Amino acid sequence: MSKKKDILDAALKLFTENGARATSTKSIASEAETSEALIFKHFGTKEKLLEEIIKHGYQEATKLIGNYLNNESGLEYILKIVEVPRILVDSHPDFWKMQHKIIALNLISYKYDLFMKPCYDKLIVAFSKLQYENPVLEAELLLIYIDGMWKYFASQQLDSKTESALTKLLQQKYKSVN
Amino acid sequence: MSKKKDILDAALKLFTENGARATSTKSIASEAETSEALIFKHFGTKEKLLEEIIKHGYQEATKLIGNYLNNESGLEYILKIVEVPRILVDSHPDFWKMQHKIIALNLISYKYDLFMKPCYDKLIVAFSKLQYENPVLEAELLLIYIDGMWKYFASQQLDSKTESALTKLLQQKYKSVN
DNA sequence: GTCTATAATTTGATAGAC
DNA sequence: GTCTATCAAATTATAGAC
Repeated sequence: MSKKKDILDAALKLFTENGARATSTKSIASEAETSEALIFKHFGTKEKLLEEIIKHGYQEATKLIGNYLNNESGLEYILKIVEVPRILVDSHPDFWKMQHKIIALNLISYKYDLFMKPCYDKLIVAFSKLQYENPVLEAELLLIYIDGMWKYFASQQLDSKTESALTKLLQQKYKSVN
Repeated sequence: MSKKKDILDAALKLFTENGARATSTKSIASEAETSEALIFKHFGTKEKLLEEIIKHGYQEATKLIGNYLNNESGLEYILKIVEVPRILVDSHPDFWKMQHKIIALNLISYKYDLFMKPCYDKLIVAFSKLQYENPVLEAELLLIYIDGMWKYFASQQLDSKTESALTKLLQQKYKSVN
């Protein structure tokens, strides 16, 4: 059971550094100090190993964000969702760095969209409540921003103060209008 | 000379579909209806083939955007830069779709940053001129947005009306403040 | 659960002819 | 400029022993 964890850790590290496609099972075995065969005994294929890492990452993220966003609505919901990029990336930097590197390649069916869908729906309600002229478009725009934000945080490894300042600046833009 | 162009077109198409790493020179040769050897005679390595496609893409983009943004400043500059994602993606959709897929992997030294650097500097001046409280942070935030926007346009292939509406909505947010 | 050895394919790249 | 033939290395994956 310890070796299985070693493999998962090694794979995440190497996938993050070079992307999944460019990472060989041989290099994973070497990093995990185990044999290549064990990777396949435990996970079947390299693809399924990646899948397990991603599945686990989104499970953690769902727990974290579900608790955080529950029971908010209106402006409070909008302000809180702007903090999501910072919360996600800070809670599991390696995973989100890896996601940033490979998400566009669609290696695994796009879990991110599924993860964000409930936010989209709740944002539309929130913007409606606040009497924005075009709530659907506002929700779409804010999600584009959220997307850009976590990718920026994941890839740039900013210090905590800059992350915080950017988050607050965006929140400000939704506080002052309407 | 015709075959060289065929190879470039085939490579762009396949890199866009599956990413550069997952595209074999064999498949490129097949798509271009030529021999694998010719790819290496013309470009040396697969890496250099990709490099040439990217170099060319950014040359085109620089021409396009340079002309478009020249001689603007202040609010006008900000409003115009918000339109950049739409202009870029519409002018060369395949290239930007490919960039979206592979940019995070850093296969080629990150040309995008270089391409955007002058915009960052001019945005800081623009926000200063408009008396924004924190021009540097505003510029950073807007560039994060621009980044998210072209990636969204490139990957989603929205209809022109939605692209336009999202662009206008963001412009509105900079028109009304201050 | 873990390892060694090895199979089967694929890959990027080259040699040499036309 | 273009092709056929070929190579050496790498890659995913399996068999079988402990």
